[in-house]
Amino acid sequence: MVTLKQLAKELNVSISTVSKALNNSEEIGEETIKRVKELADLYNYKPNKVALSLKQNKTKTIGVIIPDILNHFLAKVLFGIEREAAQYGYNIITCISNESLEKEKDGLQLLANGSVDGFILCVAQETQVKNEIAHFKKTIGQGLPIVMFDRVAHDVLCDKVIVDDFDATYNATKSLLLEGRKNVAFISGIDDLSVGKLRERGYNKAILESSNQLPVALKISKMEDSQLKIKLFFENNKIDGVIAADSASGVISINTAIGFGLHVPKDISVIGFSSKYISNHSIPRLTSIRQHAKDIGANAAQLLIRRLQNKNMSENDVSTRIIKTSLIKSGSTL
Amino acid sequence: MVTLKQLAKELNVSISTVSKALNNSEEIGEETIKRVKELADLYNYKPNKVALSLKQNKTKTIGVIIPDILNHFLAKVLFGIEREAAQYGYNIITCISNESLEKEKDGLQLLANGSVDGFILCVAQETQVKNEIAHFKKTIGQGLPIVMFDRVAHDVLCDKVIVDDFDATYNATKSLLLEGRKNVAFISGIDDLSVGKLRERGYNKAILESSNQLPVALKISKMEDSQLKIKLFFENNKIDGVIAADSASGVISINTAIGFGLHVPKDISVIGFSSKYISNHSIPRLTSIRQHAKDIGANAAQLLIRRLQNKNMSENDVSTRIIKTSLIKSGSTL
DNA sequence: GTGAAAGCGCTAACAA
DNA sequence: TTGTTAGCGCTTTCAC
Repeated sequence: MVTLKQLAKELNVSISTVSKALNNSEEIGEETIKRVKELADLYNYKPNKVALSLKQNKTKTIGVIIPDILNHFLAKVLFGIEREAAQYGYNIITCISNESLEKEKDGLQLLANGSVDGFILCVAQETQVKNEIAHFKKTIGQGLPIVMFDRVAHDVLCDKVIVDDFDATYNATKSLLLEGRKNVAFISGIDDLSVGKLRERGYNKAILESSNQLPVALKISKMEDSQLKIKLFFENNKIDGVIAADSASGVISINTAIGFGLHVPKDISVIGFSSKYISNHSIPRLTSIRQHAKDIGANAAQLLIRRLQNKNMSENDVSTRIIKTSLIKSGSTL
Repeated sequence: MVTLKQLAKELNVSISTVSKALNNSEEIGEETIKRVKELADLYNYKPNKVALSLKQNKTKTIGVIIPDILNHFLAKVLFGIEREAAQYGYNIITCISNESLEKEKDGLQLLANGSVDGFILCVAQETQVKNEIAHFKKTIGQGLPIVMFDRVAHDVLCDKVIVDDFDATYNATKSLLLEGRKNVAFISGIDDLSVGKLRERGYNKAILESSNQLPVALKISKMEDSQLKIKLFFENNKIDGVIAADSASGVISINTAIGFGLHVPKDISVIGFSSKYISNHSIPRLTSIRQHAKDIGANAAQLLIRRLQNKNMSENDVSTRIIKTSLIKSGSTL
C-alpha cells in the first residue's frame, strides 16, 4: 500500500500538502492538487483505514453478535444490517455467540477495545434463560452503544427493534378460528426464547377468547426430533389447525398431515413464522407470518448509526421500533 | 477506554514502563510489574486494537466475501470460518456480494486499505459468468492473500478449498442406478455456477456409462418457479430417480412426487445436496450429499492464517484442498 | 530497572 | 500557498 509519505517524496512536497490536496483543501493551489491527484490515482492510493481510525477515534465498523448464523431469520437480519450499514460506509464485524452467554460476553469484550464503534445484537438463548445483563450494561457504560433486535433484554436501556410477536400469533390464531377450526394447536421449537413465549401468549389469548376450546401446545426442545414429536402429537390429538412458532415446525406439520392422508388445507390449516424461501418447502406452500427480517436489520443499523453520528444523544434517550409482521396467505390455509 | 498514558500518569512512571510491565518484560522490576498490573486490572485496561494494528501493520482481521448469506451452505461455511478464525484470534469482516461482480470488486477495494490482512471468498455468480479475474489478481498483487472456496476462479493462483462435486454426483447417480432405477433425472437450480456444471457432468458420466438411458436435465433459473417447474417436469417425464444439484430442488421433488400419489422411495428415489437441517423438511427425509460446509470454512481459514503467519511463503506456492462429501442415506432412497 | 524518543499513517493547528 | 509539528495509542531501541 502506497502512503502519503511516498507520494510526498516523489512529488517533492510535504506530507501535509499531499494530505490537504487529496482532501481538496482550499489552502492548496490548483496546480498542486492536480499533480498530487494524478500521482495518487496512478498508484491507486487509498487512505489507510487503521491510521484514520486511530486519528479520528472511530472505526466506522459495527460489531454484530448473533446467536446462530444458520437460522434463516437471523441470517436475513444480518443481510439487512450489512446492506444498510454499507450505505453509510460502515463495515460489519460478525461474532457468532452460538446461543452461549460466554461467547456473547467474549464477543463484546473482544471488540470493545477500539475495534468497533457500537454493537447490534440478538440476545443469546442462554443469556435469556439466565437473565444476565451485566455485560450489556458494562459495554454501554464504556461508551459503546448497543442496539438489540428480536430477542431483547428489557432491563437494558438501549435502542431496540422488535417484532409484534404477540399480535401476530393472536391474529393468525383468530384467522384460523374464523375459518371454523375447532382444535387449533400451538407448536414451538423455541419455547425458551422471549419471542417464543410472546408468540404462545398471543395464541393463548385468541384461543381463550373463543368460546369452546383450550390451548394445546407442543414444545419441541431438540429440532432433530421434530418429525417424530409432531407425528406423535398428531396421533394423540385431533387437530385441525396449527400455529407454528418457527419455520421448520410449520413445514413439517404440513408434511406430517399429508403423510396421515389428510388434505391440507381442507382437513387442517397450518400457519408458521417463515420466510418465502422456507415456505416453499412444502406442497401446498406454508401460509406464513413474515417478519421482514431485512427491515429489522436495516432499522437496527439506522438506529445505531444515528446514535454514532449524534454524539450529543443522551444514553437515556432510547427508542424502540416495532416492525409489523404480515400474514401471507398461501396454500396451507383456506 | 483507559490508555497506557493514563495508567502511567497515575502510577508516576513512564508510558514505556507500563507497556513493558504489562508485557512481562524482563527489564522491569517485579514490584513495578505488580503495581502496574493491578491498576490495569482495576481499570480493565485492554490494549487499543487500532493502535496495535497500525504499529504492527497487521489487523488480525479476515475479510470474507460471500455471494449470499441466505444460502444455507454459504452461511455454514461462514460459521466454520468464524469459529476457526476465532481460535487463532482473528476477527471476521463480512461483505455480501449478492452474486454481483460490482459488489465483489467493491468489497475487495473497500477492505484492501488496511482493514484486513487477507480474504476468504466464494466467487459471485456474475463473476463466474463473465469470467472476470482482474480484481482478484490485483488484490493479491497488493500483498493481500486470497483463499477461494467452493466456487473458485481456476485461473487465479491462490489457495483453494473445493468439494468433490464431480465424484459426488457420479457416485450418487451410480447408487440410484444400482437400486435399479431406469429413468434418473438431474434437477438443478444452479446451472450457471461452476459447481453446478461439475455436478451435472458427474451425473452425465454415470448415466452415459450405464447401458440404456440418456441424461435428462431440468434447469430452473428462478427458484420461485421451482414447484411449478418440477411438477410439469414430472408430468412430462417418467422419472423414477432424481439427483438434485441444490437442496431446495431435492425437498420439492419429494413433496411433488408425494403429491402425485407416488411412494418415496418405492416408486421414486431422490438424492440432493443438502444439510441436515433442510433434509428434515420432507417426509421421508432427503437422502443427501453432505458437503461438510463447516470443514470447508475451517480449512479455508487455516490456509489463510498459515499464509499470514509465514511471511516467507511464496505467492506461487499455493495449495488446493478437496473436502470429500459424504452420502448420507435417509428415507428418500431404497 | 526505568525513561526518552522514534515511528506506524494520517489530520489539523499553527508557522512561515 | 506550502511546510512544520504535534498527537491519536502502542511497541521497541537505545540511553541513562
